[in-house]
Amino acid sequence: MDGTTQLDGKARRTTARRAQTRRRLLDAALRAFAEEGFGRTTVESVCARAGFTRGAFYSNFSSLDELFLAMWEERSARMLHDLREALAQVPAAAPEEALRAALAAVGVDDEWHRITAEFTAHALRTPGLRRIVAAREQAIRETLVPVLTGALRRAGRDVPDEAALGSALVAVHDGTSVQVLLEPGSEDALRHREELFRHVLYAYSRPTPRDAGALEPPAPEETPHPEEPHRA
Amino acid sequence: MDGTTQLDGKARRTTARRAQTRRRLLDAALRAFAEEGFGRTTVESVCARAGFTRGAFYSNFSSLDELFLAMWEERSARMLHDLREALAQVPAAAPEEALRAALAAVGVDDEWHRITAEFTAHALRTPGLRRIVAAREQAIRETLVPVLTGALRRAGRDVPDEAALGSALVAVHDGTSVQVLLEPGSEDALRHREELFRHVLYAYSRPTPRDAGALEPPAPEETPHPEEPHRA
DNA sequence: CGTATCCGATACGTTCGCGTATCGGGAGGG
DNA sequence: CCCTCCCGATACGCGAACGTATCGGATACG
Repeated sequence: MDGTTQLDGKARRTTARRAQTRRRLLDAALRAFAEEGFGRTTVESVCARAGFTRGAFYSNFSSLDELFLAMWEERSARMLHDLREALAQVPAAAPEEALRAALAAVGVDDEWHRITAEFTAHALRTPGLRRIVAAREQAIRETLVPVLTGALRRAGRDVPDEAALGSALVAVHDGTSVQVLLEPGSEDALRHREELFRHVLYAYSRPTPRDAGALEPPAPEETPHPEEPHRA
Repeated sequence: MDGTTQLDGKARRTTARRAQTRRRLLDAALRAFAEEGFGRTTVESVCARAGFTRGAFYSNFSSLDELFLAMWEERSARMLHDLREALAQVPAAAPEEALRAALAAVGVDDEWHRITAEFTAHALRTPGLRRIVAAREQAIRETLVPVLTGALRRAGRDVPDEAALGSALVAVHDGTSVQVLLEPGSEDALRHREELFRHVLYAYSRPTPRDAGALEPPAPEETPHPEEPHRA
């Protein structure tokens, strides 16, 4: 928000290295939590990674939880931002392409997955945190859905229940990420993930009904997918 | 496996209370890990819950990891067993019914979900554990799939890629469980979960092709679902 | 260039949990 | 009924991490 020296005339004085220190601590926290786990990470470990002693830490944060939350919100917001950007650059594409862009933006990041998985589990125990995580999930759904429904509509498909599609996509992302990471290098897991996404996309949409019966009225229902590239 | 006093004539002597002690420690471990998290659970906490001191613990296990793993494998095996039983009692049912039975057997258990989620994240850091978790997931898939494909076939639907269906179901279970737990009491989350399962079931199966064109050859493809009970 | 202030390093005492070594009560066998 | 051996409790020392209080070098400003 600030970053420079003075704010407007009555604020803090020196804020130059302080910002750098914060930054290094935030970055170190990501690595520490990813490598050591949410529950086993210590203040000392984070400081060591950042090249500080605990003095620096307690001067900037009051607890590990606070540092973690700051780091998580930052990374999470960055991810959401990247997602928006990636989707913005898919102007009039097929849904497949929009989906592929979204997946590329989100990715299946090992470190980040471990962190969020453990944090989510922790949040389930802590009402305040639970609400924060739930809100973030909702934001992700609300970013994703309009773009995909747009792409689907342009491809001639309606989405009757957008909320359902959103939940489904997030659930599928979470669930398949674990599988991909559990079997590193597995071609199958990745293919199954992609296949499931495609299925969901089509299962939660249907051919746009032409208002007063125009084109292709004889075809009664549903040609499942453009192609079915998986070998039987 | 034994539970009584002697094994065959050359084994340990007293094994009566020892077994009880083990049991109480295993049960206490479940509660402790669920409430305090995987990384923050201490030996003392488990012992206190079980009504012992650390002496009992170190007499039965050599590390907390060992106790955790024993507990996890037991509960996990029990879950798998319940699943098999529940599915065995769905003799010639519709796939919907088999699915419902499976979901009821597995359920969305808060405690258990937190434990497995954190443990899985931990296992991703530890090759040995990673393989154990992956194997367990595979066992679950292999239990689930044949029953469901059987039910689907009896309902006149083929499953072209059973492995894909298995992964999809497990992924959907994991992914939607988090959502259901993140929004406690949310009718929507539960409904979305069920809906997604149904979609997956049908997306990964197709009407059995009558060998030499028998019934309903005119219908070109796919009547999506029997009913679509969700309100728009 | 001086000086006031900031901020991270250092030093300190404390608490928590660990793992081991030893003890004593009670369960089983003769 | 004794007596042996098991097994969980107790006692002990240790190391890790914590949070605070204080110090000294760096930094911004006049």
